[in-house]
Parts: sequence; C-alpha cells; structure tokens
Amino acid sequence: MQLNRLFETIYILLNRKNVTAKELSEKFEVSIRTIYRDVETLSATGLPIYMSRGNGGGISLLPEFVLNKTILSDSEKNDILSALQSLNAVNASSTNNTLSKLSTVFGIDSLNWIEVDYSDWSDTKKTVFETIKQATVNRTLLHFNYYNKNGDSSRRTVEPITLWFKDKTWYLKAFCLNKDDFRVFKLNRIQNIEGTNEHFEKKDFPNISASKEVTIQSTKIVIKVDSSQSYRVYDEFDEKDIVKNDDDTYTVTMNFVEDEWVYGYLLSFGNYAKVLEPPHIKDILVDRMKKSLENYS
DNA sequence: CGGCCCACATTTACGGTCAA
DNA sequence: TTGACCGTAAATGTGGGCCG
Repeated sequence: MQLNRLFETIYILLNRKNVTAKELSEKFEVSIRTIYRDVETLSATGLPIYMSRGNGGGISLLPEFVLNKTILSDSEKNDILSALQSLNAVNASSTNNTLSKLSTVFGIDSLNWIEVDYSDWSDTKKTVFETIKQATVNRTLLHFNYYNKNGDSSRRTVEPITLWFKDKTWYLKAFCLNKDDFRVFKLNRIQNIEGTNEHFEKKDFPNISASKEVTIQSTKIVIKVDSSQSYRVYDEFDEKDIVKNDDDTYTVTMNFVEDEWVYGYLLSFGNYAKVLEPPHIKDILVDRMKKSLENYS
C-alpha cells in the first residue's frame, strides 16, 4: 500500500467532482485493480466515497461531504495537504498509520477499536447491526420498524448517534425524527431496517440521567444460585454483585431491563437458581413453568 | 422527415483468483 | 501488496429500422 497515494486520491477528489479509476491508475502508474482496492480501503475508514458506472462515471466523494464546511473546513483541507507533504518527506510505512491519519484529518472515529464477533448471530441481527454501524459512521439517516413492549410497531426515521452495549444487550442511541427527540432503541426490536444516503448533522446525545425520556428502566433482580453453577456465575456477573453464602450457594444481584429475554435467561438456570426478588418476577416464572408443564402433559 | 424503439457497442465499476 | 487476467453488471451512446 503506497501511503500517500490514498491521501493524494482524496485530495484529487476534493478538488475534482469525479475521476475514473483508469485516470488514477495512469497518474499513479499502478493498475486499475489497485485503485479499486485503494477505494475499498478509503471506504473502510468511513469516508463517503462512492463510484458510478457507465460513461461519465467514476470515483467521487459525496458532494455534501466536500461542500459542507462544518464537516470539512478549509483548515482541514490544509491538514490534508500538510499530511501529504510530510508523508512525502518522511516516507512512512504502515497502513494502520495511514488510516489513523485519515481518520484524524476527517474527524471520523471509525477505526477498529472495537471488534464484535457475531458469527452466531442470525442474519437479521447481523444486517441490523451492520446497517446501523455504517449509518452511524457515515452520519446517514435510518428507517426501521420498531416494536415497543406491547408489540406495537411503528415506522421510524432516526439519526443514529451511538451503538450502545448495556446489560448484555445492544441498543441504539439516536435522534428520532418522528418523536423529534432523543430515543434509545433496543436492537432486538428493530425490523426491516433500511439505510439511506441522506446526511445529517451530528447531535450530542444528552446525558442519560438528565433526560427521563430516554432512561432505561431496569429492575433489580436477586437470585440464589446453586454452587454447581459457579462457572456461570463468575462468567456472567461482576464479582461485586456476587455473594458466596455459608450453605455453598451464591446470591447474585443484577439489574436488567425487564422483558422476554430476562425471563428466558432466568429460566435457563433451570432448577439451579431461585429468584428471591422481586416477587412479581417469581410469579411470572412460576406461571411460565406451569404452562410449559401443561404443554408436556 | 421526425420520432420512437430495439439491438448492439462502449465505457466504467466490481469481485475473484493466482502468481510474483 | 500488487498486477494480470478473468468474467460480470450497469449506465450510456449509437445506429438502423419501423411507423405515422
């Protein structure tokens, strides 16, 4: 990967609306295939780069990106220039280095600081996650159907801000255009997600505690677990939430958003755990087990 | 003759593989 | 990492024939 080729490509794109891969390949004296690979790399940094086919087609940056001064100021353009010059002078070598410089210049925090292994996720969940990730990085609007607790669905258009992992579950912090307010969406309840090319100005998500609207109501649940499950207890909970009892059992305190998942999760301990608090969850679980029993009798 | 449609050509992107 | 080669797809351009 020739380093400054990427920078120069961007610089050319900033000054020209469109350039074909062939043209670039001739300029840089590399093959067309290499140019396409470069574009792939640039795209991976979150740069809104796209290509169009046919006569008059070629490689370009999203016009909003080039024109919008808030995204790319003159000083940032100068940054690119100086980065180019310094690279020419130093002749540095490392793709990672290039990518992080690019990210810095463009103010895009899309580097691989986090890795999510979703090999055992369903295709739907993967799609939802990937679409949100792309839209968050590129700051483009998202459309999706959202199911609330009661199973009612509504079509939403949102400005994604952050993917958020809390209590073993993924959430999306976003600005909802339908409600004209900030909202937190549970990924599991999102369906028929669609990305768009419509850009938006990034807003800062308000402090959770400052806004009641977006507070996620979690329930304090206390369970007593058999010692045979110690591997699960220490694997899945924080040490400070685990109390080892004299009778060789564990008392675990957890805070979860109460929903189907939690009931299933608690039941997954089978007869090795017992819910101590709150009473209403106890009742729900008893009810479920009774119904399960009926199914098998 | 002018306008329309269709088939074909051209230009460009896109992804895979393999060897250097 | 790159280049060479392969096939494929999509958008656009072109030319010829048909029809009113």
